[in-house]
Amino acid sequence: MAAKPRNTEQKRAVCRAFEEADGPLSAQLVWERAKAFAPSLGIATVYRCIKELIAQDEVQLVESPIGPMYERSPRHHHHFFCSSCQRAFCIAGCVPGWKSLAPQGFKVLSHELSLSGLCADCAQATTPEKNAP
Amino acid sequence: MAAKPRNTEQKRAVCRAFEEADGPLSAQLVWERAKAFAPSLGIATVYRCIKELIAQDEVQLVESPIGPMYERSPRHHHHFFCSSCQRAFCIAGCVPGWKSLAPQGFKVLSHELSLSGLCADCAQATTPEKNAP
DNA sequence: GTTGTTGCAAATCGTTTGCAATGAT
DNA sequence: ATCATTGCAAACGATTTGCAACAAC
Repeated sequence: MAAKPRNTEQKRAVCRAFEEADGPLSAQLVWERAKAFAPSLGIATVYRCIKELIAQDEVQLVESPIGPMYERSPRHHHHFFCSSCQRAFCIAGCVPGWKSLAPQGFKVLSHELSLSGLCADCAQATTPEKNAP
Repeated sequence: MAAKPRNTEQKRAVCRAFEEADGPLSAQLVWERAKAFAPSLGIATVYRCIKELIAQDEVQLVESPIGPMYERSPRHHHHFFCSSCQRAFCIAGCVPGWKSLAPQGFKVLSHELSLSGLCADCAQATTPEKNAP
């Protein structure tokens, strides 16, 4: 139980993938990006590292319509999922009043707000009327 | 593409499972409950029915820390997930101001707020100090 | 009779695990 | 030398799909 974690190239690669990410990543994406720093990296190791990072609260699971994603634990914030390009974005700010929504007797420990729709790129691409002649 | 859907016992069973549910159900739960109305029902058929119901906007996917769940499309509301008993609850009400959180140029089409913590039952069970002698 | 639907089993997807080899300490 | 960690491949659970039998129309 009292394991002594070691500092390996693979762990560093996975951490670096998270550090350089600008938003949540799927396990596959973490793998792809981390392989740049540790070419032999296996997908199983990615999952193992993610699990370890979550246990250490370094990384958090993000549920999304796209599937499970992970990101470095940051100050509190929420996400926007683009239903067109399937990318995830972090958004600043929070909504007030969420704590009072739970029924009597419920103990609210955390909350997650996710917005879905079209990101700026996709919104522009699918609504070009303004630029059309 | 112009398929003519048929009214079968299995579809009715799945619909009924949703109608009688008081909150989101996992595919497994839908199966268990629908089998009461159509004993021979197979899990594959459950998934096919759910997919069809979603396509018709009769049912919605609910992402949750517990896993994917489904529920009859109702008036807008949100959810509470109990991290102890792994049940999902619907909560009334909504938070104001979510639409303005998205960055410039983003088109917000929907939002989902989920609260996590302990439901009334579990909160009471894990905090019995008040009743302890 | 036509054709959408079913249950089954096989296939697939994402994730986890057993294990012998490897590498950090 | 010790023992955490690795990559691989097998195992796993959830979901999907091919297909022949079936049932709604």
